[in-house]
Amino acid sequence: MSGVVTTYHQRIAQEKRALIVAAATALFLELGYDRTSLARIAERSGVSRATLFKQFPSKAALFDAMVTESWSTADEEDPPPAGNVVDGLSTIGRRYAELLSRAQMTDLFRIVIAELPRFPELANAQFSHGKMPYFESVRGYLLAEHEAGTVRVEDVDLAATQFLGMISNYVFWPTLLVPGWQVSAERVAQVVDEAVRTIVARYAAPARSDI
Amino acid sequence: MSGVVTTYHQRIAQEKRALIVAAATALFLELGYDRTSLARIAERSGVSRATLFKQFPSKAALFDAMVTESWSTADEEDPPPAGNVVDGLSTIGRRYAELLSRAQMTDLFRIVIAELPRFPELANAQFSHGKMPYFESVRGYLLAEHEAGTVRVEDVDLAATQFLGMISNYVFWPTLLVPGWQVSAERVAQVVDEAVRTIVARYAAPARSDI
DNA sequence: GCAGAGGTGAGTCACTCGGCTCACCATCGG
DNA sequence: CCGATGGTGAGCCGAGTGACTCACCTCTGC
Repeated sequence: MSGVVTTYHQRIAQEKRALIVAAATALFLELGYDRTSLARIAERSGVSRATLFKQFPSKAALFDAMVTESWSTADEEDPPPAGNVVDGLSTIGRRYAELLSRAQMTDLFRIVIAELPRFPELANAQFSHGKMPYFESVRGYLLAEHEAGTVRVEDVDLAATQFLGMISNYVFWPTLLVPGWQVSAERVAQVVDEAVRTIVARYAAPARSDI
Repeated sequence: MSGVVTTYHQRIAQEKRALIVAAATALFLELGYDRTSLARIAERSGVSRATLFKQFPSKAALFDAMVTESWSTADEEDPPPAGNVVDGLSTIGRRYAELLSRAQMTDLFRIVIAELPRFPELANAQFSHGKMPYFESVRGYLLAEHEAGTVRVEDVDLAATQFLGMISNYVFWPTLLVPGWQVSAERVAQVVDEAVRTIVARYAAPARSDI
């Protein structure tokens, strides 16, 4: 992946490959797997069909490359900042909401969900690049604070899922179901803040065994 | 829709129609829209292709009928029981989790999400038969209790979304992403109970404006 | 200046699809 | 008994599809 020997014929090949993947991404996300033909991909990328077959052995391989490289654009985040629980959760929550709000991510989720029966291994990628990093961040925060005695969280996994669920259920589902749906940045921030308040209120509150 | 004049030739037509829809449902949910051909539907339902075209003008019409009739099986619930907030929310939450856990519903959600760009009107059906009834139930409970002074919920819509999100994020996403995923009934009940506790802890707790 | 890597355009192949039509058959109701 | 309603089987059509091949062109790098 680094700046290897460059071999100036391979350079062109990589450029062509990038063009193919870009065109395939746009077409797959717009039309879905079946309705996207290799001919259209070749046409849109300005590459001959023969080149396409030399670069990718099959349509499935091209689809897989498209998903993989799309995910890689979502992994540019640096680790969450240290600080108190409220600030930490707010930061993670806002990033999570921002990820789920991107139109490109929504379309990617849609096609991955649609094609999961045919590409079951994509579920792992969906988890590892989507929910998992945020889940682990939330989990880490809650666990640390629990051990510090600030909060009392018996089921950390459940609490983290609750937190992310309160956000995704508001931000993600409408964008996934209604094409072109937009949630204002202010509303997103408000939703995240309320989610943080709810989690804190639950697990920082004195134990109420009578409920 | 009632037991009309029966016309004993139409009876056979309706039986054939039911066979067609049943076969189409199985094939659409298993293979998706594009990979399901009308020929296979006719074959599986034991009906000739000509009959299929007489009953349904197009593949899209058949798909629409399939989705509509699949949703109708989800609307057999009676109104939620009266009682205190905790019991009410628990009942609604359990029903919601049960709905989201059904394998058939998961497959239906999957294909609806996948085909939404082509059938945008399905989003309305998704809402009105899926989340909406439960959302309204939760909303009604919280609103009534708010007006009664038991709890203090400024944004009832948000609170209802939070509650359902805590459940669906645990129950629904894994079943949607991982084929064959199962969550035990005990765990589901536990998740619902914890969601109720969290909501109650947040909105029944004394106002903490300092957070 | 030439070998070879890589891209190109055109074309072939076997196949499937949704849509449609037609002549013919089975059964019920008057 | 006979007409009408509805189902049947077969076949055709135009359009795409993924996969694959081959002769040819265009550059780079030695």
